[in-house]
Amino acid sequence: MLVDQILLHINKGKFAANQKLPSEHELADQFRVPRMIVRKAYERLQELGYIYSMQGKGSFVKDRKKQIPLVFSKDVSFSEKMRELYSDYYSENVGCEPIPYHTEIYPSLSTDKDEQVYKIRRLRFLGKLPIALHTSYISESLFQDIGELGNTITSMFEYYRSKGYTDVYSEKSILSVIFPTEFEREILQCSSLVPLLLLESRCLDRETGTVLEVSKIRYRSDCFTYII
Amino acid sequence: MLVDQILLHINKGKFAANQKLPSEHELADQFRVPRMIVRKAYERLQELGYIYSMQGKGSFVKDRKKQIPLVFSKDVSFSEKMRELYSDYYSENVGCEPIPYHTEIYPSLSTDKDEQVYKIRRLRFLGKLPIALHTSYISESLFQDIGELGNTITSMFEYYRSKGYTDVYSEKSILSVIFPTEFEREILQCSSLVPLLLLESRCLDRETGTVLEVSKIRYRSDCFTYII
DNA sequence: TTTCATGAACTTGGCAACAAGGTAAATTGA
DNA sequence: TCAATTTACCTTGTTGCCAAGTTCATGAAA
Repeated sequence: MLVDQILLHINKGKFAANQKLPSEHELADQFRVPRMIVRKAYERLQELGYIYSMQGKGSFVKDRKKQIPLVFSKDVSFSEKMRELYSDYYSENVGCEPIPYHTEIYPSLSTDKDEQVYKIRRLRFLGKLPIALHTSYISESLFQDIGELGNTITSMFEYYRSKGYTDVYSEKSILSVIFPTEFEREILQCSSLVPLLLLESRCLDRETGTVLEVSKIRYRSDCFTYII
Repeated sequence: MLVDQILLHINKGKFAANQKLPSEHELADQFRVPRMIVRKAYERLQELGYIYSMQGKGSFVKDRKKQIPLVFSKDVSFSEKMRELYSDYYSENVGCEPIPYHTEIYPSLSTDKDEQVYKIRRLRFLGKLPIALHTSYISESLFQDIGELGNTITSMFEYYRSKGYTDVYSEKSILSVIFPTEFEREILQCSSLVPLLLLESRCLDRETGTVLEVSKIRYRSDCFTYII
């Protein structure tokens, strides 16, 4: 497979960032294959985020951000942990809106069909790089002011503390791998073949056992390793 | 994006398994796009493992195995856990061979440069479906008979027990997402765009703290969710 | 000397025509 | 009537050509 071979070269560090790759014709002659094969390989590498091509100019290697270790933890807020470790970590609220009835989320929150559940999304950054999209589903019946305040929250952990829930924890998480939708590609600034780690869990108050939120976090898998 | 739209249809269950999809021409006319666009979309779906195409016949949807939950655990052997949960789980030894010096593995095992480290690979099955490739690196200095026995081991856990290490545990694991190499594609019977979960850790004897093995497990991400 | 226009030689991007494989109905021959 | 063969038409796969964008050298004009 041509893609594998080119990747090998790139990963070996044989190409510097933004260095021009051989033209499609050149590489085709070199490997004795039709240009279409090289073309497909280059297209694939583009979608994987390794190179970029410009009509008339050529194809160039992207500077590959190296994989930074992140720590998955159970008891501590993701934000708190990250702020400890990385000084340039910050969150940005990217919207709060009511959602229609959902057959899994509503029961998880012990919410009736006629009550309202809100979806609050925060984008997590490390420097200028968006690393994760955090979506929290919480019920209006438990948090009356969420409709108004939802747009301002960047840390649910702090919000819960302000409501008197001082000891919250996360349930067992379900991990799966998905590819980004168009919205996720745009907001996470990644190409279509960058897999996302989807971590689903619920957040509970330890004292009462109340389910505070259903949480879905989508992590970019290309610039991080995760310690579990 | 055309791929997203077609996937939406497939995931909605609008297409039965092995049902024929519209021909490239047909879909091109329908969406008012050149055939090449449809072609690319179909090719992508093939590589993602959703459909298959046959020259002269058409394109058909693959039957999508649903995602089965697996449990990541620290203290118990993966094999033991799986055998408890699934009756049709089994392992197959796919080779044992000495490796050349490696700058990360050797120090991890506290092994000198002139000693030999073996790579033992087992393939994990659920029914006929290969779900994971487990690679263990262990040092000959600690296990003298590994060169002869290596080809027969399907559970390292049992092997360690036979050597007197009854209480072994796994260190903190590092999780990352990779795409399969040609070898991995073949052995795991998956297409090139099926991401693999790579779980790296070390296995230690609790009593003495001896590092028994460096372990790398590659899980197919397309037919499983993982509980952590 | 400087500046701008021109065009040749490269690049990637896109498309149409062709090749090759499969199916089924129509045709042929016994 | 039945089986073998041909034919027409569908499918996906491949190839080669041309369009479009960029660069750079050349040379004429200011």
